[in-house]
Amino acid sequence: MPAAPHTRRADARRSIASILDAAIEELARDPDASMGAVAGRAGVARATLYAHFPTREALIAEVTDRAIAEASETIAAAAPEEGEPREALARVVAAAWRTLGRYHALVAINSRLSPERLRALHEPVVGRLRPLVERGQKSGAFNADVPADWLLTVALELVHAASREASAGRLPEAAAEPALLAAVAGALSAPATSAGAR
Amino acid sequence: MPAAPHTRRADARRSIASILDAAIEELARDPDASMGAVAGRAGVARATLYAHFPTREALIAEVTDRAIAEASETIAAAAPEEGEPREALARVVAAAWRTLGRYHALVAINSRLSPERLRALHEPVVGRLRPLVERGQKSGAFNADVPADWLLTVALELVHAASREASAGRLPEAAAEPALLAAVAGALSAPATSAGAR
DNA sequence: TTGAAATCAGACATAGCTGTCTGATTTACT
DNA sequence: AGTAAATCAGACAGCTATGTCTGATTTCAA
Repeated sequence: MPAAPHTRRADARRSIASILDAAIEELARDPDASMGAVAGRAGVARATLYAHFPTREALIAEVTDRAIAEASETIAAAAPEEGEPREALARVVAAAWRTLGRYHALVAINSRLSPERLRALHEPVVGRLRPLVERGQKSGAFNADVPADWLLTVALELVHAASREASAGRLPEAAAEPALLAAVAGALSAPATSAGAR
Repeated sequence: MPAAPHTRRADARRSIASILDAAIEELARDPDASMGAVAGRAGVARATLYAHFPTREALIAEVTDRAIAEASETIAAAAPEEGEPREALARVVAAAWRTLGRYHALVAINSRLSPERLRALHEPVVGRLRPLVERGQKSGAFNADVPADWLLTVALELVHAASREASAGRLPEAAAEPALLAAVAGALSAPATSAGAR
């Protein structure tokens, strides 16, 4: 055991960065893309890829972890704990949705994972939003008749959907954000209809 | 050309039915399940599977087509053109959701397809709902500030999300339907906030 | 400048899946 | 009861991807 120097040389760090970028792009095109394809796009030999990521699973795990971490930081930076719930939600979703766009391919990849692992993966993101949702449910701003986790899932899923639609060109970039915000706000809001009907 | 007798023997029809059922179950467990795995679960030799479905793609296409057709029929049977838009939407989504329950597996499989192909696949379903959505937008019941297709995407995505949550055990079956209906109703509804703010 | 780290190109074994084909056997229809 | 359809078990070739290893070569860092 050489006690782990933990200091990579400059070219190694460059390779790793290229590989991670390439993995995101290539896996976005085809969730089943091979290691060779990723290496090719990264402009790196396949052997080099294996030198840094011992297995395909390890590579995907690393990519996923980075995406989740980035999303989590973006959300935290939007201060979900401040202000009126509806307004805070709009702020947070608006901040997160563009950042998440690059990574929506990972959703397809991770759909192969066990539900438990998937849940654990999303926890850093969901965890930051749960207090906001629960706060909104207590204040009457959000629907308190359903589990908080369901509302979180809905918000997450709508962000993914907007990202897909926008990147597919079916929803103009300019129109996407307001459309998303309206959908999220409505989907989470307390059911006004039942109050009026009764 | 033997002019296609089109009359399978009883055991053949039985095999086909077993295979389709097994495909749904097995692909639910692992979207990349092999033909051998499907045949095994169906209690059928792999050769028999290939006798009926010449290729893996053909099998998946057949399974998917049946699910879509069933959902489409269910929706049509719920008469989306009748009644007040909000109420019609609730009726239709509730009907579609129950049918989709059996096929939550396919949601995971098809999440890997290209957005274009996915859209084309869903067209039979979306086509039946579009008139309802547009009707609701004109009557002021639904959000007219966004494209009708966006609202359709939102509705579809929420049904899929509910299906995933339910099959993952995070959303109890009994709670799923009301939660889904509330989310869809809210997401499509005209933004009450903006009307009051303006 | 010099040695260690990192890269490359490519060979290699392993494994799995697909799709085809066989020949023997069972099952359904008339 | 007899014929054709359908089944089975299993072998087969072809392909592709993974992960390992080599030995030569380049690149960084002190």
